Amino acid sequence: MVIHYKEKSFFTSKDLALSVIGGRWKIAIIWCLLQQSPLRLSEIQKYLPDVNQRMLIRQLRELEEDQIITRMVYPVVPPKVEYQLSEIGLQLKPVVTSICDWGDHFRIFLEENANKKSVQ
Amino acid sequence: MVIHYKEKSFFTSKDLALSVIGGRWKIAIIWCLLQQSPLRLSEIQKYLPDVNQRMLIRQLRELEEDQIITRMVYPVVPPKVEYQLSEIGLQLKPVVTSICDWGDHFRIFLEENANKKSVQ
DNA sequence: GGCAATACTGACGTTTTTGTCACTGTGATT
DNA sequence: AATCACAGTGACAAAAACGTCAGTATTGCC
Repeated sequence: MVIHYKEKSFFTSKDLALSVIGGRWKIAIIWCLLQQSPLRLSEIQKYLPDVNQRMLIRQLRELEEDQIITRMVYPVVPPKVEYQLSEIGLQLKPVVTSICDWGDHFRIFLEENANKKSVQ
Repeated sequence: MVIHYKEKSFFTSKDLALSVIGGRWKIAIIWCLLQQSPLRLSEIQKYLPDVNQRMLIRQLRELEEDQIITRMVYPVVPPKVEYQLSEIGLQLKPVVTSICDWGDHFRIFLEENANKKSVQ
């Protein structure tokens, strides 16, 4: 996840992808914005209560720089900022979906394993 | 990527998945083993020349602990060890594929962007 | 005047992850 | 007796990621 594509010219597709979506909370953020869009910062925080605000904002900034999400600022008081997935960001849906699906399989796999052990 | 599922009882599917495949080189290793299997350590190193051996071994160990890959040791000299994806590991193929596909799209997206800028 | 709401930012420290270096063991080969 | 091949391990250092705390700005409300 470390080397960002802007600092390296040659990359395989997967490395390029991972340099953009590999951050600690990025898949989670993208997942939120696939559930509901647009979302305000405070709403994303409700979806992801484990992420502290500072961290969340950093990850949002990075996603914005990479043009995965867009950030709309409304000049009102109190401030209102809305985040949503860009076109290329929306195309990450199969990635998020396949990760969730595999997670489901893996959970079942772990449970079956646990059962086998307890039977022995 | 940080909190491993063994240290936390409740997890969404994606968090569970990411706790297992979120390591720096894990997707890359799984990608290798989807291309060719089984592979010896030295062969994986040829696929991934940027990863130092120590790091590679650590990531392999973690994948093995999580039962994503299997490790076969042949008691010969010089030693021979073969790695391959387990059944649940093989099921990660859609994840790797969708990441690669999106990376391709994103690369095209970046190139188009660059062209637009140079035309302006 | 003081406080609330929202969306931040800066400085700083901690933790995690990643990388480097030197080293191990064994049998065959030169 | 030295060297090679292969697959490691241990101790440590560096870098990156992550988290915490305090503070900013604006306007309206009590």
